[in-house]
Amino acid sequence: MSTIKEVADRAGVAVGTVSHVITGSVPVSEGLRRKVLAAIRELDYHPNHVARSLKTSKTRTLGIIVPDMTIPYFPKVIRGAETAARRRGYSLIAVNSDDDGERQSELFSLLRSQRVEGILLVMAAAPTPVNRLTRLLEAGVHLVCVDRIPDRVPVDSVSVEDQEGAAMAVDHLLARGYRRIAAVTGPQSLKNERQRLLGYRQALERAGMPCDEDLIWTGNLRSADIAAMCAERLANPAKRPEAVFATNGPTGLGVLRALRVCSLATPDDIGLVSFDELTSDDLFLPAITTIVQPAYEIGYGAAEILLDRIEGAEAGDAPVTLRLHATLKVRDSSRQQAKSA
Amino acid sequence: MSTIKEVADRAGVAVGTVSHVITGSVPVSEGLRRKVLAAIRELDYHPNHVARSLKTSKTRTLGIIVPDMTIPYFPKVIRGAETAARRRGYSLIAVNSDDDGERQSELFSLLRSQRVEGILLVMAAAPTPVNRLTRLLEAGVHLVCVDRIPDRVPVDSVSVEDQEGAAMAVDHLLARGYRRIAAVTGPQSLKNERQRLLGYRQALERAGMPCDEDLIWTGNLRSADIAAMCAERLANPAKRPEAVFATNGPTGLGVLRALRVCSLATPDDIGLVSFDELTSDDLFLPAITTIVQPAYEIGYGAAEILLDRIEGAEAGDAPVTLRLHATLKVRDSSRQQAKSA
DNA sequence: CTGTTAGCGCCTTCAA
DNA sequence: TTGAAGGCGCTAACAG
Repeated sequence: MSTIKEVADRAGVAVGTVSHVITGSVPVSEGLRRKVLAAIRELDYHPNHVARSLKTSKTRTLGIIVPDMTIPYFPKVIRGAETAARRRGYSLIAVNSDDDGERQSELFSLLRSQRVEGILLVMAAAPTPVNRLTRLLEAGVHLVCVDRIPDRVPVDSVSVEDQEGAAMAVDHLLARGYRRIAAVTGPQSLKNERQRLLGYRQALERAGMPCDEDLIWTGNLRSADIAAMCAERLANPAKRPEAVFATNGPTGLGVLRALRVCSLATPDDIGLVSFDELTSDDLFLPAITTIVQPAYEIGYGAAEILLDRIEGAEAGDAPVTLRLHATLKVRDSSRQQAKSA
Repeated sequence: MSTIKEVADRAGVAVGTVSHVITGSVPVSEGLRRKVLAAIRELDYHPNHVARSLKTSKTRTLGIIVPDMTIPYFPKVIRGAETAARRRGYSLIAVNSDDDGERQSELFSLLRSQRVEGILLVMAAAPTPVNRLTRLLEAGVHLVCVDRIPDRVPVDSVSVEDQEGAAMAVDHLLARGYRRIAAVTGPQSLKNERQRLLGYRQALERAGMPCDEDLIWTGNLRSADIAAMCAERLANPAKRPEAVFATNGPTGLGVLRALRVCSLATPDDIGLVSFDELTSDDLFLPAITTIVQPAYEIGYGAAEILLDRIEGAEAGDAPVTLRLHATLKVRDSSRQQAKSA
């Protein structure tokens, strides 16, 4: 891999000159410019980003930590962030924490060693000690939390309006005449899960319905476990709810599987709405009503905020908080036959 | 962010000593060792990977270019590669080409500038000029092609047994009594698509069936376009095939949507098998019979081969070719009612 | 074992 | 407008 010096020699100029044409920071006469460009092409020269980073102490690289990019929501977020980063000349390194706190710490270390200039974080479900985050912030790491936002930590954050979205889902089910609505939710250590559950309660309350605590089923975000839990609870027709609201994608998938296991069909046997789309464009049959998150925009917005911080470098500002609206996509699974009132 | 020198000062030793305890390359007395470790902790020191890379000219970083990590197959590949890389102390940078040749070239430049030590490539569907690849190889870039393998370029590659998998799908449909079987395929510029189509032909031939060229529908990998094309061709009941074989995931999704549009149900109205799983665990109802690729293993294997190359550094070897078997997962969409013979 | 030092490739003053 | 030179933080000899 050729160096700037080789390019300079070949073009018959000094390395400084080559650097000038590459960065464009200093004007260079057209003649030399062309010679340099020619030399670059002939040598297939690729500026050494490593050396440049060391010199400038700017890597122009961002990191993003997600629980598992195998879950459809996250690649969309990542692509949004990637696009925003690229538009401003940054690259993005995406890594997976597997919802493991330990692993997440390692990733922080890794990214800091790589000298990424900022980190987008979707926290691991395993409770992240607050002080780990504050310590990072104090160390001057630029950080934007995405989707899962910590409590009591003054940090920039981007997510969907969780409570509003959840309430929208439940309002919809109620409007369709479903009464006993179960909420299948994730770990309550996650703020967004709490918010979504809050939305559920709010909707019930607004409708003047009591909230049956036995219909709040807390899961662990793993589809297989959710499925097992729900299959058990849905088995008994007497206690079975009329509809289910799943507060996130993996959970929705788990519920769906449980319905299959119990041979329950939506919307006739039971209604179903899930937060988060279950597959790209819903092709399930019956199609599942979902709360659709603007995942790409969330990633894009988070990266923008992060880059503004990095380039603005005002450390002291109040945290920026971006909340995007989710939309209700009504499909088959909540189309209850009009019951005779 | 503190430097090695600050650590050395705080520990009261020379920078060399600190370096020795970090890399473990040279023994250090227990006493100093502890002092150094303490200083590292107190300063929250993170070795500057950038400086190290410059010095050693080893970044311990791999790159992977995929068309679009929003397609479920790719995140699995990436995670496999990421895991293999991590086990050997490497990081992975994943980027998206959007099947755009231009963009792919930029990404090569970017990754080379970042001095990744090797690249895993899922080629863009837009035909990649062969000489671009050979030029890379000649420049000494370590490269392993994944999933989509170029013709006539002696490069390491990992993929599934495309032809075999496709034949398996069609054999299965034939065994189930389906006769007129359409193949919906991707761009024939892609070798894997050609191979899969070959498998289709092979299965028909083995069964002594003629291959009706009008039943080979070539698409562009975009679900929406595939759906439109298929909806049109499936509209006429007279010419409608008895079953459809989709040669890849996005195409399978497109076919599925077309079936919905035409109100055709599997398996009664029409049979369906798709190469590649359509969603994590198939939850469609009726569930879709698929050829399941070992995506994670493909990524893992590819990274291993790449790392062997990098660390072995034997440039001259013959290309390594790893082909993994796909498996047929029989579900509902191909369960034709036994027809009266 | 420990300390010292020369670059890795590049960018950025600074002088010419 | 061009060229020369210092140094970013680290590792790998080498010398002590």
